[in-house]
Amino acid sequence: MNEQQLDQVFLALANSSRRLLLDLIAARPGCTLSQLQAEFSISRIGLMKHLQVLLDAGLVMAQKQGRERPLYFNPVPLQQIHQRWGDQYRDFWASQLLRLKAAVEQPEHTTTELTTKDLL
Amino acid sequence: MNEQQLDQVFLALANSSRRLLLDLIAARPGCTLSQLQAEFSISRIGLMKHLQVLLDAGLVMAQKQGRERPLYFNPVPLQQIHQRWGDQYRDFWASQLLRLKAAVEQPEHTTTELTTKDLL
DNA sequence: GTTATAGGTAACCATCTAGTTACTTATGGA
DNA sequence: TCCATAAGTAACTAGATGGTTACCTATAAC
Repeated sequence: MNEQQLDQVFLALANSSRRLLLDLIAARPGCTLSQLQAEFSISRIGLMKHLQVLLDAGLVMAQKQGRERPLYFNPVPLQQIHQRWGDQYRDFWASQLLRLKAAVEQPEHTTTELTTKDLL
Repeated sequence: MNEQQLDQVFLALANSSRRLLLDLIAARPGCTLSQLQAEFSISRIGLMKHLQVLLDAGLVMAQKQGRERPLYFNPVPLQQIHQRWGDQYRDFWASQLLRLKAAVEQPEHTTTELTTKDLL
């Protein structure tokens, strides 16, 4: 997965309507946009644009059948990101307070207000 | 983590300059923006705006010390997303070809051009 | 064949993004 | 003190995003 594809996938996920849409499609494979419309408060065209973003990112697959277009969730991009991020930041996640420790142990730490809350 | 915070984190990751910046900060805890400037081809102000997005998303922590501002990677938001997404889509990832199977086995599958490549 | 319905285009709008240059502030060091 | 340097502000730009309404196309159903 190249950088531009990563951009597209993360951008697609950076909107709560699109995340909901993706969740619904994952939960109901083969559903159509009209069937999901009731779950949203935005217009059909607005929803269709969100769907297009998910399609462009490869997170949803569609095949036109007659006048309907059933939708399918594609887990592969999320899985790839999950694995890559997991590998890249495994060391950090092994001890998530490591960074806080490093920050607080700076010589001038007494002048800052960095607390555990700031990291959550 | 609420929906708006998710928006912020995903949006922050949806740009290759910001991902590079985050990786560099993670690799060099306590570094400053000026030190990282050489790695980028954009202006200092452009870079500073990207940093602000990472700060807003809680992915980077900063504490001003004198005229410098050392930067620290905060793994918590990524970890939370990693875990949540992992839980939510575990079933899909257990057999990632399940959706392709469902799509291809539709009655009208002969009229479509859905291949494994489309899912990658 | 008419009509209801699922989907798709076009055009528009306000706001946000990603970048720039120019200028200002604050601090560490000679 | 004076100067170099790290950081921050202000103002501007082109283009993307997120939304709308109005209209068009295709197909299923009666």
